[in-house]
Amino acid sequence: MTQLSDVQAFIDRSRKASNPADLHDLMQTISYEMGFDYFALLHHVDLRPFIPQDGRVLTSEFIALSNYPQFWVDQYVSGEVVNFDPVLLASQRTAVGFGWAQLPDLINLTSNHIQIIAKTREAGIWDGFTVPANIPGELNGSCNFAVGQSRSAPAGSFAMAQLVGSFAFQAARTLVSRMRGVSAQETVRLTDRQLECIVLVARGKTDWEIGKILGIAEETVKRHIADARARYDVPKRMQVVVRALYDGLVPMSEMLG
Amino acid sequence: MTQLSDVQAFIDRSRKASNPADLHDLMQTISYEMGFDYFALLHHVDLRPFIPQDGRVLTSEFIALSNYPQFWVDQYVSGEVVNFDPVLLASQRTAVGFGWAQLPDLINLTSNHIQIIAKTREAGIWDGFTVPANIPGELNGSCNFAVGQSRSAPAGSFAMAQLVGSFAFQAARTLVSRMRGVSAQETVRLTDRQLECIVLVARGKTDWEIGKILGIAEETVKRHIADARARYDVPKRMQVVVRALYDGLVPMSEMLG
DNA sequence: TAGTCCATCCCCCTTTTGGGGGAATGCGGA
DNA sequence: TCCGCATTCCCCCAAAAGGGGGATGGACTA
Repeated sequence: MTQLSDVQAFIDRSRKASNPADLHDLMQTISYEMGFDYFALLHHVDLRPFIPQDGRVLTSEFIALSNYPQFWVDQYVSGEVVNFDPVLLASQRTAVGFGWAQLPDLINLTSNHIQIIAKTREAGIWDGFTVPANIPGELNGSCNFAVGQSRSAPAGSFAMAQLVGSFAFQAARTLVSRMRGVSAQETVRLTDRQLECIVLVARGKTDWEIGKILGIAEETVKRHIADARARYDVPKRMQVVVRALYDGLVPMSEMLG
Repeated sequence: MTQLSDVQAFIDRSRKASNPADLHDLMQTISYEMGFDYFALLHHVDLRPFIPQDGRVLTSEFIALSNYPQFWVDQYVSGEVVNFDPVLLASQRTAVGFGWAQLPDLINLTSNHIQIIAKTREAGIWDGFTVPANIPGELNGSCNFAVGQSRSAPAGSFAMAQLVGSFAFQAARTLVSRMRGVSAQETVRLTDRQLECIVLVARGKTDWEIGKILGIAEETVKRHIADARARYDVPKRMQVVVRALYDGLVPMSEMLG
């Protein structure tokens, strides 16, 4: 069993990776060390317009890295498997990594899913361990480790793979955001009253109802919402709600009321 | 430095935890072993209606466990700090754990945030490491480890804390779903066309514009949105957007278009 | 003290939504 | 084959939201 110090070394090196090729090499090396044959670190997006070469795609929006066999990558991408892959779907149902044998516990396997699993095995990818990387407001992603024909994924390495996968994805996110240049995030501020109104708007209340709830006139509610729209410089209250959610000005749980 | 095998032992024991008290004790023990004084494992929800006792709340919806000082828990809950805590907000911006010193890299600290940090320190909670637990369609959560007055969080334990936090949260989710009996995950499904319309609605388009974009009649757009409202059994399109976001049917990045 | 921001209220008018109804097509599963 | 479902289009009408305008009082600050 590998030690935590080895993982720490990986984490430190992954943080220093300055381009996809570095991260690709790091991932390949550590995958072997953990007893896996393949890895695939990707955002769950349709890659058809991008055609991965050497198993690497990096845009200012998302990343995809893998050392899967090229013919499988081609099939996977051209067949839009990413949209139906049961492994990726399951990765959106948990916050912690899972061995592929656990798939039936996480999702209902449809016949389509079973077909995809069969095709994956035909391609020589037999079993694996997947670490989800879900961040509210960002594309879902995952870091997948896999083994070849007729092998079982090395359960003893799952804890380490969990760590490696999480930090690898973080390193990938850093690369992506670097592509995008500096993160110029100037958060718009809303007043308390504006936020109260926006929350109630998100809950589907009308301005008249909001006025009753807050004990003010409907016109005042309209005014608060208009001011909030002005701050975000958007024409629709809908956009204010989405932006306020994204900016974390209001927790999603509030919106569901 | 602790070994991966120790973590594995924690993981195995956490999986067997059958009630909140067991998990609470496990967390307390492992926190000390990693060099932390406190832990707090919680879904990010307003706890006011629940009044944590002995640092534990477990409902069929969410969980909150901590060994923070009782007076701070009281303040935290009654003051709705959970909705504005910068640590919890930051945990929604990353998929990997972070030391609290990194907060400014993850979010823009507002004056309100700084006040909350000051109050937290007054309560004797000085520094920490937080592991996010974000799952599309579920309440956001996190597992927080903290140290007392004037101490720094033990950076050498961060990797281990990352692992422990992830699996601890997973164990908590298992407890919660056991409370609920069978996991009745009745996620509403929307058709492709409905989702396309909802995304454009979230971007502030009118039905007429959506019709032009999708190449269909405005009336058809209205129909799709009406059908989506019917599936969620809500009267306003606003609620459909929020629910679709919450359920992870659409990534927020799509909504910001 | 003057200026700025917040919160409150009121008017006008146009555009957009919500909530009914009905109806045709095509596709895949029972 | 028939049923269900997704998709498309059409009508009507009341309610709600968008986009202007202006006005008052209070609090905080330069």
